[in-house]
Amino acid sequence: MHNQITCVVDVVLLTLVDSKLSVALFQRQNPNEPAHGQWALPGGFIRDKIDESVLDTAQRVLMEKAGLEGIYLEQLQSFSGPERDPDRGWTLSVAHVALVPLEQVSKASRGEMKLVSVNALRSLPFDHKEIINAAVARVRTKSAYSSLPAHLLADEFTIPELQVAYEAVLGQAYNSSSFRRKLKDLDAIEAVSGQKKQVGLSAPAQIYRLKKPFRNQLATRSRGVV
Amino acid sequence: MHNQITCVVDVVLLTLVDSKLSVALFQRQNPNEPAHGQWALPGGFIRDKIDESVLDTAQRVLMEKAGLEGIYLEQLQSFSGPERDPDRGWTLSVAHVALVPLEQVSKASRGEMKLVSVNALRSLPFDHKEIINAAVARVRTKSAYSSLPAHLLADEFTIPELQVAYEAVLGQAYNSSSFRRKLKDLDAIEAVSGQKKQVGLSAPAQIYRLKKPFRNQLATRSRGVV
DNA sequence: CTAATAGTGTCTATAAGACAATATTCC
DNA sequence: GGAATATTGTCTTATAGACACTATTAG
Repeated sequence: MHNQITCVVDVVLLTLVDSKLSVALFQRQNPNEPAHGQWALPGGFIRDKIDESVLDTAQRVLMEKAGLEGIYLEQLQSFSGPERDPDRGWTLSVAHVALVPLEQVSKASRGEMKLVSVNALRSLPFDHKEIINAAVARVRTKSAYSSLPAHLLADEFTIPELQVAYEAVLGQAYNSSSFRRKLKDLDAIEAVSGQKKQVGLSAPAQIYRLKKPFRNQLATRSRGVV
Repeated sequence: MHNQITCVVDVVLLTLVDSKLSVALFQRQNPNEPAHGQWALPGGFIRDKIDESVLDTAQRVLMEKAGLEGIYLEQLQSFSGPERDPDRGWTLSVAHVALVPLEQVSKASRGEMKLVSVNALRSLPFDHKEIINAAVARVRTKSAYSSLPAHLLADEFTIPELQVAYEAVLGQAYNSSSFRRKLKDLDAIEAVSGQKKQVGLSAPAQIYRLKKPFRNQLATRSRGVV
């Protein structure tokens, strides 16, 4: 071939743990692979025989490593160069970012996974820390103008829960009155009629879900959701 | 190796022609390559011996095909799959987008290049039309909140010229008073003292340039520049 | 002077944020 | 009733857009 390039896909799988944006790290199992035993992003080779695209590869990785499917997933960015994986030479990783509600991770998770707050990351093998930082930056930017944080919650959620998700991603508190106004403008969620949910000692909150068009595609607003 | 994947980089080179956002297409020269003779995006194989990253490859492509260097360039997105290049099997193209002032293209351009308005694109080989659409969408989104369109102009420009660039990219007219106010907030340009420029029968306009930090990095505003 | 566009100032409409007021639940 | 939080409403401030006004040049 024209070049000797190792093509992989890495996935930054994000979820909320105690209202903190956290990333899933997996302990590398294969003794023949670099960084064996260390905690790193889940990833895998692009397999030209079975993958139709890098998105396919990312979906396969999510299924194989975390038992997850049908969750929010988008391509992030490629990371490349001769030095990023010292054992494999010139590598190209097409990084992806996925969002998942914690309940789904908990059900699927096997022993070798852990969730770490993105603000508490120690050093990681390869350039995985840089990849995570890029993923978090992307999610922050996109969340400010879209329905993205809803994908950190279960299919049905209340508005206060959604606001917590926005605040966790964006790292600051917002005005609840303004938040509701803008959510209404965004027109991305609908009430599940009659369904309410109560936590603790308070009035029960109306349950909402994403409107159908926005379950696979983000709703966006030019002026910011928060 | 683990897979048979052809890795290339394609570049969407954008400029303004008569205030219309236009893309540079090159006639494919090599008779042994697919789509020979057709107009397509400039691209090239990643060369693991000489490129330090895909950004390097993109810079090399810009230099080799268009004689350009030192212009605004960022990674866009990867396009991949077994079908996108029928002759080469599973290919992965890491698309990049570059902005350049028309004067620079004109100086560098060789015979086999043409500039086509992104609104007047005929069919193109491979998935190049899809790549261009993604590039234009990215540039639109980013322009609304940053100093990006300044990179479509020469180093020194007037505010009315800059407004034209924003309007060309975003496809709509804006209020000049509001535009100036927000430009001031963005705090990305500085007057070149004493320098004025006059076009036609009118008052001469003050000449500005990007402040140093924003020549290599975009200035951003959370609330939109236009 | 007029034509033409640069650049500024001001008024109005819209959007955001602060915060008070009300509603609903369990105890 | 009281605690706690959901939800709505209102007032104030900030921002955006419309538009008029002034400034500067060539002829």
